[in-house]
Formats: sequence, structure tokens, C-alpha cells
Amino acid sequence: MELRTHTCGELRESNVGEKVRLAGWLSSSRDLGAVIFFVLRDFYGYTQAVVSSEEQKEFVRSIPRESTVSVEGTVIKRSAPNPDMPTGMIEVVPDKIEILGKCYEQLPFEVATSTQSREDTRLKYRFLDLRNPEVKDKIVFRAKVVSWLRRKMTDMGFLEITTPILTSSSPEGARDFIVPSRLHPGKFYALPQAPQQYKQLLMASGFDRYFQIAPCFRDEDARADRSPGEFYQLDTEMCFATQEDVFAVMEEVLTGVFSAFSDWKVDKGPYRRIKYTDAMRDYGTDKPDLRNPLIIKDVTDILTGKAPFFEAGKKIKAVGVENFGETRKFIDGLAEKCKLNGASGMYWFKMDEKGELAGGIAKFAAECKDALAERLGLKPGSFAAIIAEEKDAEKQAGYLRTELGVGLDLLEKNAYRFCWIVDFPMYEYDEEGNLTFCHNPFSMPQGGLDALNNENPLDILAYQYDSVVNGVELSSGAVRNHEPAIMEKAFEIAGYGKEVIEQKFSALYNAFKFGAPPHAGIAPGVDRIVMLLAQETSIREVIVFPMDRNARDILMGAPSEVTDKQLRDVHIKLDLPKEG
RNA sequence: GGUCCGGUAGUACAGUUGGUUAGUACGCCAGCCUGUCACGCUGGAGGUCGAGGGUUCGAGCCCCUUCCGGAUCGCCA
Repeated sequence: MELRTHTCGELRESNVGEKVRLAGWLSSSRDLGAVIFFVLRDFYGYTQAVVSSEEQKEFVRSIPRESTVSVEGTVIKRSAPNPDMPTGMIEVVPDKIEILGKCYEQLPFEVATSTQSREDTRLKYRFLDLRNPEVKDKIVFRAKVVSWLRRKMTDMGFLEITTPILTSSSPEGARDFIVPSRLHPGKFYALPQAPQQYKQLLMASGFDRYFQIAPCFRDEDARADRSPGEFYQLDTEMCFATQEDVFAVMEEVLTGVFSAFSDWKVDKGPYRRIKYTDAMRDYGTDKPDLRNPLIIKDVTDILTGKAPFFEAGKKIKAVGVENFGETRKFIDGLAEKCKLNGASGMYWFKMDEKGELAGGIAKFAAECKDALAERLGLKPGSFAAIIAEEKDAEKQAGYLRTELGVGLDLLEKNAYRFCWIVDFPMYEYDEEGNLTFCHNPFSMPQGGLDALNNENPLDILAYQYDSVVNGVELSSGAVRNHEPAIMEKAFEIAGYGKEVIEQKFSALYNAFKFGAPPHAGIAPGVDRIVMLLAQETSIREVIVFPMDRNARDILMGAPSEVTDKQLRDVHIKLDLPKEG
């Protein structure tokens, strides 16, 4: 006989009287003395069985929870149904109970409440953690989202092509994971940070519309919304496409997937486009949360010199809030957070019911009350918070804006608000004062070769764009630079000779000499899409076997030492710092 | 790498001003219970209080060092 005739989520009143066989994990048992109810759990659900013979009760009592068990028996109608359970109208009266796989060890946590355990314990016993339906369902959810994205992209005429995992190191961007080569002593593969060059090569080959649910590897530290080591992107690229063509496709895909998997309000395309400089000015970040109604205003012209701490040379930014009813404790807490974030201070005042400035720095600001009131939209009952910094004023004001919006509960509820951040600068100065690519060297500069030749590099914009939803950077993309001459000039400005392009991007550079199509693409982060849709704050909850935040796989014990032979094979001698 | 917070039974946590035998819940073990729904009730076992050092008559608690975990910044073209 087969191991099971039905799953544990399947039986209903209509099955009453049938002989069935179920298999699953012993989820719980309730020993009432004369009878024992026990519940089997599998991927599909729960089903209760009931035993009353002394022999069967003794056996059931001997089975440790979380063992796998099969139950062969008859479906009966329950005398006390459980309406909260899909199978709650019935139960199984076993003829035969068998242990299929015994649970020999004490459980490190209870499956039903696994999420309350420490994360490292959960990760070490991830296979148990995943038995918890609450945990498992997020992985199922992810699978459905990925499946939806695949189907949507395919329906829109994109071809799924997988590209190599063992590839070459690229010089820009994040730290590479490198893999030593056995056949080529002293040489290394690198795991791709993104399939960037491959997909552009596919464009040069004429694969008109490409996509891939692509694994990407970057050896950088983790964040709550950024898994260390590896993550997945919906990587896509289109031939003969403009920025607007990419936006149109992505607006359909992103609005589609967010609508399909959430009941929240979802922006429809065209999304708001916000120039990078405007985003920095109004929101203090290039990933603004548009659910937050607060806008940053520059008040440098009004307040410079009005107080000892508003000396010339500082940029002064302010955020005004109406109907402010919070306590001094809230204000002090806000100031404390701003300082922890690196601000030199946070200044504030209120406008009282008579329209006079009060509290905080009111005595310094009073003389420019009217100008401030107009700029910040202050009314009686309003509050204004101010940041003054020589550098990073935008960033600190952006942090203030977020903390105020969240702290005052001003964010729009149950909504996904999308925007495009466009017109990123092509170049910026690095810490040493050298010109460097602001985003990536593959983007087409606006104005092309002409702009590169004639404009101040810092004024040149790139066809580079990010999609942002609710303050999360969801994807990054660009119209690519497909002209060898423009590439050469773009690299020259950043201080790289032609030989650097030939060395580091030889394949692309070469390909572009043989008739390259204009092309553009983008790559939304799959983990982040799923995280946002699942309303999770930790990205590790939507990854089936996540690494811990130190990029270790506790379950598998990776990274681990290898044998001397393995090292010899790849021509590597370790040079480790001495212990202690 | 910096800053902040934490580490007490298998798990989650409490532990007052430094003071007798370190508690609670769940889990585990034993017993009772005929309709439970994470059943309930009674009893029991289970602790290197992360590690090392110091202060003290006395340390889970105070100090120093160190390890580990979490948050955050740096970093992530």
C-alpha cells in the first residue's frame, strides 16, 4: 500500500466512512486518559486522529513529538467539530499506527513558536524552523511571487537565459567572492556581482528582451534589508530601448506583482519621476518614502547668523509639522536620535496658539518668524525641527524627516507608493578628491560624447535610474553606454586609460565595436519585493536557508576549512594571522 | 572597523540596594482525567548565571579583559 492516500489538509465531511492512510509529523497529542487525540501535520495541513484502546494509547504515548507517523484508519464525523480547522469536521480512527521516522532528540524549540527563538538557534535548526507553517508559508509565498514574475516576464516577450556563475572579477563596485582555479595556477574566478556584462553581451548578440532570476554575489556586510553574500535580482535588459521603455515595462511588472500579492493600494504607472537633486533637496535621500507627507525646506538664507550655532558655511534644513501635540520628551528623544545618527544637533521651536514662536531656539528665530512661517507652512500649533551641518545636511535632514514622520505616525497606511529617481549625476568626487563614477561605468551620459567633451563632469547626468517603493530602493538600472568612443571618454574622465577598459571590460568593449544596439535594463531585487509584500522587516525571513549576518551558514557550517590536498590542488598556501 | 544594547535550565524570560537553597512559562519525565483543539490538573528532573580576572565578609548583580549575539553607522558601482 502507498504511504498515504490523502494529505493532512484534505479530508472533509464527504470523506466520512472512507478507509484512508495519512502520513505526517506528530504535531501535538492531547491525552485525556480514556482517549488520546493526536494531530498529524504535513505540508498541506493538520488532521486529528483519536485512539481509545489501551494498546494504541500506550503506543501513541511512546511517540515523541515531531516524529513522522503514518495512520491507517477510518474517517469519522467528529462529535465535537472544530470550525477553526479546515479538517475540523472529521477525525481518523486508526487501525494501524506506525512510526516512519522517530524524533530521537529533544527539540531545541517548539515548532509552533520557533520564531520566538534566537535567530542563530533557528538557523542552526532551520529544517525544524521551516516545519512551522508560519515560517514555511513565507517561503511558499516567495515561490509564488517568483513564479508570477517569471510568467509575467515571459508573457511580455522576455526570454529567460541563465548566465555563468564562475566568471571573472570586475574592478568596480563591491568586493568580489573569488574562487581559485586548479587548472590555472594563481588565477581566480569571481562570482558575479550581477550578470551585468553577460546581459549586455546578449544585447550585442541580438537577444532582444532578456531576463533572469539571477543570483548575485557581493562580499559586503549585511543589513536588516540586505542579506550578506548572495541575493536574487529580476535581472532584465532590452534592445533598442529608452529609459521610458524600461519604465513602462517595470511599471507593469511591479504594479502587477504588488497588486497580485497584496491588498494594499498600489501606485499605477506612470510612477512619479523625481530628479536625484530634487529628491536630495526635498527628502534628504535618494530613496524617499512617499507615504511620509513631510518635505524638507532649506532655510539657510533665513537663519544664517541668527544664532551662534547657525554660523555661515552651514546648510540649514528644516521640517515643519502642523498640529504638533507631542511632549518635550518626544522632542528630546528626536534630538538624541539625530545625534546618534551623526548630526551635530537638532534645533526646534513651536508656534503657539497666538502665532508666536516658543520653546527651543524661539528667541533666535523670532525675528524671522514670518519668513520661516511662510517657508515651512507654519500655523499656530506647528512644530519645526532644524538641522544645521557643514556637510551631510541633506542626509541628516532626511533622517529627521523619517523619524518625525514615523514618530508622529504620519505615514500613509496600507499603501505601496512608487517613484523613479532619475538624472543621477555621472561623476562625483571620492574621498581623495578624485573624479569617479557616481553609480556605474556602464551608464550612458546624457548628451553623449558632446557632454563629456564640453561640460563640467560634475554637471553631467547619466541615464541612470532607481525605482523606490516606501523608502526602499527596489531596483537600479540604466540606459547603457554602447559606444566605444563614449566609453573611452567616460573612463578617461574618471582617470582610466583605454587599456583599463580593454583589460577589465574586454568582452563588452570588443562587442561594442561590432555594431551594438542601444540598450537599457534594470534589476529589481527579488528578496526585497518578497520582503515588502510579506511585510517582513528582516530579509532573512523570506530566504529559505539564509546566512547569518556575519555571512555564515550555521546549518551547513560554511565557510569552513578545507583539506591540505584541496589547497594544494588550487595552489594556495594560507597566510593566517597568528592566534592570540 | 566604530557606537549602542544584550548573553541566567532544552526554549523564551524575571531576578529589587550586592545578602539564605537563583525563579516563572513552555518543553521534558511520572501520575490523574471520555471530546480535547498549543486540553487541563498534581508532582518531579533539569543551571559552569557566556568565559577569565578583580573589588568585597559575601557577586547573576559592581569593575576590567575577552568571546558570542542583536541594532546602527562605515561599506554595499
